[in-house]
Amino acid sequence: MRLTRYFLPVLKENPAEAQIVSHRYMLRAGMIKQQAAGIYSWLPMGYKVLRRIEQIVHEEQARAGHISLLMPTLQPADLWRESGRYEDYGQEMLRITDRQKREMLYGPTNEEMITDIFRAHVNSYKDLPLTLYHIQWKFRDEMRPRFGVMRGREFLMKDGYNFDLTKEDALHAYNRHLVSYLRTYERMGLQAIPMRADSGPIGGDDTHEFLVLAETGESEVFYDSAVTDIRLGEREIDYDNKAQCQSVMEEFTSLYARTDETHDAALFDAIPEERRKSARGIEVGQIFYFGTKYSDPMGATVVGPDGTRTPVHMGSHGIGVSRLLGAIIEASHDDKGIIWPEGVTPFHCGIVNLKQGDEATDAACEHIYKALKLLGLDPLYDDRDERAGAKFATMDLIGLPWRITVGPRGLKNGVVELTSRRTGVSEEISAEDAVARIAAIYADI
RNA sequence: CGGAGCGUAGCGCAGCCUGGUAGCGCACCUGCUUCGGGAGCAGGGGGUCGGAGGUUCGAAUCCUCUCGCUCCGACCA
Repeated sequence: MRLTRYFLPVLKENPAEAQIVSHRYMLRAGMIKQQAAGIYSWLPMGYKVLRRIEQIVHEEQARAGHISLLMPTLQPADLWRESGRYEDYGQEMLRITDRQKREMLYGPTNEEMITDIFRAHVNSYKDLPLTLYHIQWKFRDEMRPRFGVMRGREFLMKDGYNFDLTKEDALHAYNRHLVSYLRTYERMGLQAIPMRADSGPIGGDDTHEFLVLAETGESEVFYDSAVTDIRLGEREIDYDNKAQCQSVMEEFTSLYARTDETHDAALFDAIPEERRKSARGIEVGQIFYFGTKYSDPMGATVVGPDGTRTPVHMGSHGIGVSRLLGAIIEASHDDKGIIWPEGVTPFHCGIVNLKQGDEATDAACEHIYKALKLLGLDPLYDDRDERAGAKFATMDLIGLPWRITVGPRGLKNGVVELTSRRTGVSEEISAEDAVARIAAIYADI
């Protein structure tokens, strides 16, 4: 993309309403525009990152064998009366009446609807196990939306639901989700620690929240510092292998790591003092096993091998997709702007033309731009007639992980500059080498 | 929902106390000079001061109501 033809309304000054760094940078980098309290438009670059995060979620769900579908944002109230949550959910649920005076609601989650779909079409244990998920906008009428997309009222969430014959199978689904979520977050350059949590209005017995450590996090967390040394990394996972998923789950959850809701001071104090940490965290996902809480009242049953009909065991699993943008920025920025991890960056690299209009630099930039495009990469070429300082400041703000700087001085010696946004380290290499390096960096991401 | 604030040009703000018909910086447009870390000079465009009502000869300014937004708290992916 050429910057002169793109829509990237960057702000030089900090908007007054933004209190935390991710909110400030998302506004300043022209990623979002607030339309009402807790409701945002996604401008092109913000939308690009949002879609990239969605794509990673989809890829990892597919890898775990989960099936994608799409349910509507608006739901009939009657479905929620069946589970009893229409009354329980309270003011946080946005209730709407249509022209026929039918009661509707903007879905805050989809347990009821997915259960309705399941019971309509699945009757036999032979169709299990089944995990269905979607990525859809949710609405929760928070009393106090804040921190930009971190606590919006409208937000994009991946929510998945597993249906299993037995508790044992459902717990495997739980473990499978835990492992697939770990991989999902790692691909986004995040360390999200599973922590034992409270179930809240979803209900259920087993639940873990995934927390990204950040000073601006809304949750207080307590953990054994050894958990931050564990990585899933590149290890091969067979998501159908119960024992393997179980062992990864145990590896990641046996050390102490809890939110303030479930914090146990006695257990915490048993950790060696130098490993005892308390910090703040951003919740970016949660997984639940809740048995037959919905299947029982809503009649989601299957006929088992013995011929009897039994309610299925369920769980639900969520990733805060839109919130992740905020979380990633909170975890990866400096005083000049965002630093995107390669996995989610809106453009693979930036090209800065230091002397727009100069025949040699223009030609060199065009050459690099086209070479990267031919390799299937997506560069952002700053072809504005701006001074170097302004171009650097924009690139730093929007946080592309790599920058190729092209100026007459370097070109005389046959080199351009390749700079890492994260380390600030620059190398002077030929244009061909710079293109090759960018291609190599993204080859396995 | 309790407490506290704020709505004046796209963004950041001053003016309000003490009424006299709107200003600064950035951004934007034109020209010239600049050009390796958010340039300089000159000129220019843009605002029914959130909305409604009231007081007054006269309201951004005072009064009443209302809408919106932000912050602290309780609640939450």
